[in-house]
Order: sequence, then structure tokens, then C-alpha cells
Amino acid sequence: MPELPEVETFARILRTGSEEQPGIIGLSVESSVVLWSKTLAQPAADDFARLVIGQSVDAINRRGKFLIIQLDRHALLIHLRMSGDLQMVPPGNDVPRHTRLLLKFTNGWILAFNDPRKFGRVWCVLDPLTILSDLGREPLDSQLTPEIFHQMLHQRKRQLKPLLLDQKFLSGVGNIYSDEALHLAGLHPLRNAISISSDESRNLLTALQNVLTEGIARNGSSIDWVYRGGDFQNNFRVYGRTGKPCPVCGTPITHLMVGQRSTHICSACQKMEES
DNA sequence: CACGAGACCTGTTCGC
DNA sequence: TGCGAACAGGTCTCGT
Repeated sequence: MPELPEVETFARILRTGSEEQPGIIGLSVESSVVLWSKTLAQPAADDFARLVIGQSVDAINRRGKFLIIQLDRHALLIHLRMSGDLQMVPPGNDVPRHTRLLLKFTNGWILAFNDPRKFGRVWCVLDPLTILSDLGREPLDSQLTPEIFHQMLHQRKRQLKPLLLDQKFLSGVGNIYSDEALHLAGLHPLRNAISISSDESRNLLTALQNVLTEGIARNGSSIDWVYRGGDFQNNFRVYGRTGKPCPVCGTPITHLMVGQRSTHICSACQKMEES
């Protein structure tokens, strides 16, 4: 479900709250429960409650697709993978059906990690870098210049789309936003990264930044995201639009598999040859 | 190093 | 209508 814009949206809501829920900065953990032990990647589930109880939330950050909840001593790193969701449950209410881990704060609110497919993971560590150090650069980092990005691409002899999805190469881009960015840049997902010209890489970086920024501005996408205000899914150019007209030229959108991932392109706008 | 296949999981949609 | 197959926003590991 979540890529960079969705995780960023979670971070903002948890940080500042919304009309429906309080922010969690400053709240103190009263208790916690791990309902699916594999959700907790580190440490062992038995040790988790003892570690976090009594700590309060100092800050909320994001790195790639990781949400980082900084406590007094430890940091909670949360990766939602395919179906993870974070919800604030008001005092006295039941947690959602597929809650795998929860934190109850002293004000009675519960932060529930809901994850039907059980792919999501939570780490509780003293030093976040032990988990995050392999991540590639942030695509929205202003330090990431077109020149640097071109060099990064030119060093790799890989298909463009799987490279964009590689979190060691670039952090935060997932299946939806890579399809959207490649279409916006007019690049075929199977183009070899080493063949991408300086102009093309500049266009791709701009396209990535544009689709991610728009995703954040629209509070994320993701199909069932409407209930928390996200509506980017209504603005997809190609993702999930197989057979529908390309917004640029009207050619029906084509579906193909690239590296085992569902991929959507306009065969007229995105050619294999260098433009 | 690059790539494909399989694994991890459950819920929803698709096709006959 | 019913039922099994296919598919889903992500990542890891293994074999070639």
C-alpha cells in the first residue's frame, strides 16, 4: 500500500494530529501488545513492552518508506510493506480486525498497526542507522542534482524500473510512483539505465519529484485511502489504467510484467529507443 | 553483478 | 451463482 507519499502522510498526521485524532508527540506509552510476533523484527516480542513502556514520543520522521517514531531512548521503525496501516483508536474503542501490534498511550488513545497480509515489520532499536544505513538517497533531497542522478544511472547496467524500485539505489519509490514517473518522463521501464542520456535522466528526476510531491500534496493514493483524505489514486496517468486512454496521446495503456511487478505504460509515449 | 523464481500472507477480484 | 485461480501498494533469499 504505502510508498513515500503515503508514509509521509502518516508522519504528518501522527506529528500534528487532525480533526479526528490527536498528534502523538509528547504522549507517553502506558502499555503495548504484540499480537503477531513476526511483526516485531527486533527485539523478541517478549521484550518489547518492557522496553517501550514509560517512554514518550519525541519526534516523528520518515526515511524512504520507513516511519520513525523517536522515543526518549529507543526509536520505533515501522515498515508497512504491502498492506500495513496505522490508525489512532479513541479511548474505549476496539482496535481494527487485523491489528498486529499496538501502543496504548496514557491519554487512552491507541496507535494500532493494522496489517492483513502480515508483511509489515516494526523494529525497536537504539540506533536507527543499524536498520536504515543501506538505503539510497531520498528522491526529494535537494542535494540530489540532475548531474548526480545521471551518474547514478550511468553506473548501473539494469532495467530502469527495477532499479527505481531498488531501495539501495533510491529510497521511497514503489510500484505506483515508478510507473507514473516513467510515463511522465516518457521513458520505457525496460530501458537500460546505462543508456539514459543526461537530458533523459534530468527529465526522470524531475518526473519522480513531481509525482511524489503531488502524491504528498494529495495526502497519498492507494485505493482505500479516501477515508483519510488521500485522493492521488484519482489522478493516476497509467497505473491501474490498462486499456484506458493515455492522458497525453490517447493511446490505450498497456500492461506488462517487469521483474515480477505489474507495470503500466503508454507504448506510444514510452519507447525503447533513446529519444 | 543482473535477473528470475519462490517465499512470506490474507483479502478481493476475475474468469469460466 | 459458485468456486478456484489470479492478483495486490514490498522485500528477502536463492539459483543461474
